[in-house]
Amino acid sequence: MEAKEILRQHIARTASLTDEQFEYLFSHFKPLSFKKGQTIISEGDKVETEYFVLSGCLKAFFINDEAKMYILQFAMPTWWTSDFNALYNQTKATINIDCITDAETLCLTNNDREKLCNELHPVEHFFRWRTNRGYLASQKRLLSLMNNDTKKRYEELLALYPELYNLVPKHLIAAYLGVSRETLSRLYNAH
Amino acid sequence: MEAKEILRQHIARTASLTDEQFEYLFSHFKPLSFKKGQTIISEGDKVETEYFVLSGCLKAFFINDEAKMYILQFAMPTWWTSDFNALYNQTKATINIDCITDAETLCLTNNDREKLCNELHPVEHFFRWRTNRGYLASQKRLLSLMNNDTKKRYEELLALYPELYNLVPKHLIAAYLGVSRETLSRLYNAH
DNA sequence: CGCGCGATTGAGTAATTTCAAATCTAGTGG
DNA sequence: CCACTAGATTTGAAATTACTCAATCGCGCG
Repeated sequence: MEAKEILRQHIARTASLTDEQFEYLFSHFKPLSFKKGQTIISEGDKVETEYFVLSGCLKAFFINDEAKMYILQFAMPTWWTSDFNALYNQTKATINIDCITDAETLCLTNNDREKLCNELHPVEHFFRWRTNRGYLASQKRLLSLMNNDTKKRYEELLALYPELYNLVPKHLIAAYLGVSRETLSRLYNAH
Repeated sequence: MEAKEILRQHIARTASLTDEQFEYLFSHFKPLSFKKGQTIISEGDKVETEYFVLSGCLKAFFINDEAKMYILQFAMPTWWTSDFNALYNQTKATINIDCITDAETLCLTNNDREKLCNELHPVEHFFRWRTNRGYLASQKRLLSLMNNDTKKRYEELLALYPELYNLVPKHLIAAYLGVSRETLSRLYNAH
């Protein structure tokens, strides 16, 4: 399916735009393709844009002082990603985003999003719902991280994204769950 | 300060409403006061409303099978709280909300919020930003939970809400940080 | 074939939990 | 004013869990 059509259907789920409105909206998006392993945002960068994933898989991650990686999000098709904190607050990036596989995206600048939200009420409605979904998902993950043991979180993740299992290396799954790769390995090999 | 004025200033920080628009918006809010210890939402309840805190302190928490409590949010003045997952998805509450101190709130139903967002573009803008703030805070906490040790998270929490220190019992702080009260006690008594 | 990356396994260590008991504190009634 | 009580906090000790570090295994690719 064509990029434009994917975005159209994605937005249509929460907001009704006329053909003309959608064309106008779409004209602000810029297609960007990336190769496996390519970096999209690095810590310290100025962040101007957010990315809507059309195909492939990105990861948004944080590297701490001891060079340990924590994955905040696997960005799969129809998900949005960026360093939203840096984007909205106009500060330098504190997280990194790169490509687990080849990927196609549509990107939108912070200024254009705000402009479009201001000009078109249905667009603002869409972005409210998008953010809301992210918020609810984040709250759910927070609760899961505190309440569930690693095994349960592992099953939860695979239930949410079955395709991850043979798409990403296990040590990235561990970095998402917040445990060492050894612990994860022992978990699903014990029975 | 009067309830109406608190809400007005809170909203004015991100959206410009005319006096008339604000009066219309405000007419949908209902003042509700609670006593210390009173329950606002219980697991299993039907959730129809969200709450804007004017004074006092609420807690939103989850109780697991082993009767362990995890605190998702301390709701302080000018914060919003509810079981947002249940509210937006029209499902039964999975978390509880009650009062740590006497508290005054303004409450708004899910239907009214959606109606107001639909009728008034600036109101939708406001709620997009409110949700966005919540999302960014949630992401930050997630990262902190994975990356920082308990001591650092404790300091972070007190930096964010200095008033919590002598407002809420320590075991609630522990339930927010995701550690046992014993561990927290040992932490800040060691030197 | 051999390199390199990812995954697994083992052993010892560090941190946190649980359970139990002791201590402290604020508020209540006599 | 004092004794009493409930809730909150602290402390001790054993058990659990995950971590780190190191070594090994497995497999795809040049």
